Amino acid sequence: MGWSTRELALLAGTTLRAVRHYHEIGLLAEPERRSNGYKAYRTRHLVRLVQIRRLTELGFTLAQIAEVGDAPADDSTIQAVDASLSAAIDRLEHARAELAELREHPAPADMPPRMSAAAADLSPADRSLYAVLAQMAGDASADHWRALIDSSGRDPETTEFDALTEDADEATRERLAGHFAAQARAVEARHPLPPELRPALTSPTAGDALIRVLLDVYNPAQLDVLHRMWKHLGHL
Amino acid sequence: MGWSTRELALLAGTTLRAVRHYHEIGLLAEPERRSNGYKAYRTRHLVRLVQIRRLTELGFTLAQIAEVGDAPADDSTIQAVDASLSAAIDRLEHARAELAELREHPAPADMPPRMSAAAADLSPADRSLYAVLAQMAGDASADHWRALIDSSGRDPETTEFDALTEDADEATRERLAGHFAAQARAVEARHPLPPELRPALTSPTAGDALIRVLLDVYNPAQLDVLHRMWKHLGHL
DNA sequence: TTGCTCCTCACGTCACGTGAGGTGGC
DNA sequence: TTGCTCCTCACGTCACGTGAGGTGGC
Repeated sequence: MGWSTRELALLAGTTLRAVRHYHEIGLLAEPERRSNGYKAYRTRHLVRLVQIRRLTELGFTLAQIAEVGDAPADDSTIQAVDASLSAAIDRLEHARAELAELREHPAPADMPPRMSAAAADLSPADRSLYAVLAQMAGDASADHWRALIDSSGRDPETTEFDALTEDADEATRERLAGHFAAQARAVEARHPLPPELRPALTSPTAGDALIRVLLDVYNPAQLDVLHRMWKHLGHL
Repeated sequence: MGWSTRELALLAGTTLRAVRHYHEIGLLAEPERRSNGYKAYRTRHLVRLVQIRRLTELGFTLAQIAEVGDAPADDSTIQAVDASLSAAIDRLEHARAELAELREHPAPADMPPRMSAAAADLSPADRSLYAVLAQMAGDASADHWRALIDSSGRDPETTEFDALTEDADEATRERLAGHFAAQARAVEARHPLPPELRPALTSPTAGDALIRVLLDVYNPAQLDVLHRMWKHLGHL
C-alpha cells in the first residue's frame, strides 16, 4: 500500500540518497510508515519528487526549489536561473575554444594558447617572464606578446645571453646590451604596447612584481646586460 | 624578497584559500619561509599557479591537473575534458529551452512545460495522474498527453466525476462510465499511443505503479466508474 | 597600543555518494 | 539459515569559503 524508498527513486528516475537528502532538508515530506518502520510513499510524494527533479534539471538550486514550493516559479527566479545558465554556457564555450587551440598546439598551459606556439623556443627564463606578462596584462594581450616574441627572433645573441655567466667580460656585456636595445626599439616601433594594456603593467605594484620576476629568472650577469640595455634605451 | 600568499593570489587572479588548497593537495609546492615563518613565493610558484588556474578554467579537475603536471596535457585527457564540457553545454542549453517555455506558460514543474498549459484546467487528481504518466513514458511523450488532454475536454460529465461521492447512484455511475468509454474510444482513435511509448507503460511494474496512483487520487465511487468504463472498453 | 597582515587549524557549503552496522521478510 | 531489502547514522567528495584564535610588523 505504497512504494519503498528505492521504488520511489526508480519511478522518479533518481537515487535513494537523493530522496533521503530531500527529506533531510525538508524539501520532500516524509511518508507514513508501515508497522515495521518501512516508509510507504504515495502519489503525492512521487509527484513532488518528480517536480523537484525537473526543477534541479532546469538549474534551480534546492534552496530555490524550497522557496517556490510547489507553486509556479516567479519570473524573477526564472530569470536568475536563466542568467546563471547563460553565464555558465559562455564560460564553457570559451573553455572549449581554448581547448581546441590547445589540441592544435600542445603546450603547458602557463600562458594563453595563442602565445604558446610562438613561445616554444624561448628559454625557461624568458618563458616565465612572458607567462607573467600575459597574466598581468590579461588574455587580450596574447596577440601582442606573440608578435613581440615572433619578431624578436632567436639570434646568436639570444643564445649567448641565455648562457651568460658571471665571468662574461665588459665588451660582451656592452655588445649584447647594444644589440638588444636596437632590437627592442625596432620591435616596439612595429608592435607598440596597446594603450589599454599599459595601466596593468605600469602601476607600482606591477613594476615591483616584474622586477621580482627578473631577479628570479635571470642571473647577475644577465641582469647587468638588461640594466645596460635600459640605459641605452633611456628608460632608466 | 618574495610575495606573500595574498600577493601571489592577487597576481594570479585567485584567492588565498585556493592557493592553500593547492598546497594541501600537493598541486603547488610550498615556498621557503622568511625568518618569521611567513611564506615567500617566487616566480616559479606564480607561473605554476597561473597554469593551475588556466587548466581549471579550461575544465580540468584538480586531479587531472596533478596527473599532467606541468607538461602539455595529452590528447586523450583534452578529449575527455572537452567531451564533459560538451555534455554540460548540451544539458544547460536544454534546460534554457525548457526555462523559456516555463516563462511563457508559468506552471508548477510537475510535468514537461509543453503539457502544463493544457493541464491547467485538470482536477488535481487528473493532473497527478498525467504527471506520473509523463514521468513514466518520458518527456518525449509530452505531445501525446497534451493531445489527449486537449481532445478529452472539460465537459459537464468531467465536472460531475470530479465531485462524485460514495452516495452516487447506479444510474449516474453507468452514465458516466458510458460517456467516458465513448470519449476514450474517440480520443484513442485520433491519438493512438505511440508504439515506442508502450513498453514504459505496459510492464507489470508500470501497471502496478499506475494502479497505485489511481487508488491514491480517486475515491471509491470514482474508481467504480473507471472500473465500469474499462468493462465497456473490454480492456478488463 | 591600534590596526593590519600573516599563520594554522578546522568546520561549513552544495548535492548528494558510500559504506557501516543492524533489522525485517521470504 | 541464506540472500535480499529496509532502516539510520555518519563520514567522504569536490573545490574551495569562512571564521576562530593567535602572532608579527609598523
